[in-house]
Amino acid sequence: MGLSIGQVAERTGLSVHALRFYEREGLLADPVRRESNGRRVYTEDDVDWLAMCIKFRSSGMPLDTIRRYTDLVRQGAGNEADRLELLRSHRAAVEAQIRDLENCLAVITHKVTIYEEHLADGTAYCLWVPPEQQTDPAAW
Amino acid sequence: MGLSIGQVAERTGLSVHALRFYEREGLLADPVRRESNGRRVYTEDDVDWLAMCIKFRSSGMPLDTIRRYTDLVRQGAGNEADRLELLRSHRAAVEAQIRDLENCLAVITHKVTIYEEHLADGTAYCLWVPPEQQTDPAAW
DNA sequence: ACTTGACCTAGACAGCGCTCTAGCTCTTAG
DNA sequence: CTAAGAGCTAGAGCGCTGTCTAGGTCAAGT
Repeated sequence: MGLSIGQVAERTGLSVHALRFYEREGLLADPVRRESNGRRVYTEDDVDWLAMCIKFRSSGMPLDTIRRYTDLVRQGAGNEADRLELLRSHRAAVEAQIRDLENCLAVITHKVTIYEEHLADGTAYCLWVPPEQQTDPAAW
Repeated sequence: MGLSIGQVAERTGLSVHALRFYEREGLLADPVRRESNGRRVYTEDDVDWLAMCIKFRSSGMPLDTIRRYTDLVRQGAGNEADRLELLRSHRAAVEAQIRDLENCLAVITHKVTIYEEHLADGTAYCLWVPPEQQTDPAAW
């Protein structure tokens, strides 16, 4: 039933180093149980929790904030409003990030289009001919 | 017509430190011109170029890749296909990033919804009562 | 003359998030 | 009996992206 750190690494995609690091950093709801010999034994819940941490991380939540969330959960019932606030503000941050990326994407796509046209109609190699065009931002 | 580093910092939102750093790192198409006293004089084109760099950066392109792109542009006409490839692969990376974020967003929104319901119907403070629920991932 | 403020260079330092090393213990297989 | 392989701790190191400091120049205002 219990999982070794290696198995958890395999399932989560985190390295064993990262798993120990996350634990030291207080990102796990409770310090992982140990066998008599001191080895870590993870539960499925631990893996689920880690999966959530990974979602948080990969959406840009700093470890510090994950730790704050973890602390709230560890403290138990009574602070659900705080957790909600943290989640909501992260959601807003993610939404902002997506908007920002979409904006960047539009710019990049525009540039891709310009280059595709240049290359398709063979004008690419003429760009340098009229010196003025060398500094035309569209040709960057 | 020329802009001081301070003015460029103000327009771009980059710090003067970052501007000098970017220049040292070779992110500017040409090393910025200087006044006789050694002070940098930026053109509007420099600002446009920086704006593009900022788009690249904020969509996750590493400085290293921006430098490679800059090098291509600096080399002049003839390598448009390389530039296009770089742009396309970055576009793909940005699209992947957006998909990933949207996935995370769904998870976070789901958690927000759960907490909102808990708080709305007053079950929040009862979560700890039956011990089994203490480890229910939905209550995290 | 003096102060202020913007600028300069070179290079040290910082924060984040891991990653790796050294030196050890245990367990298991051959 | 031994060697391999997984795990352990403490702590050093790293890659990236800036940020800041020290020590200096220069121009303008008072």
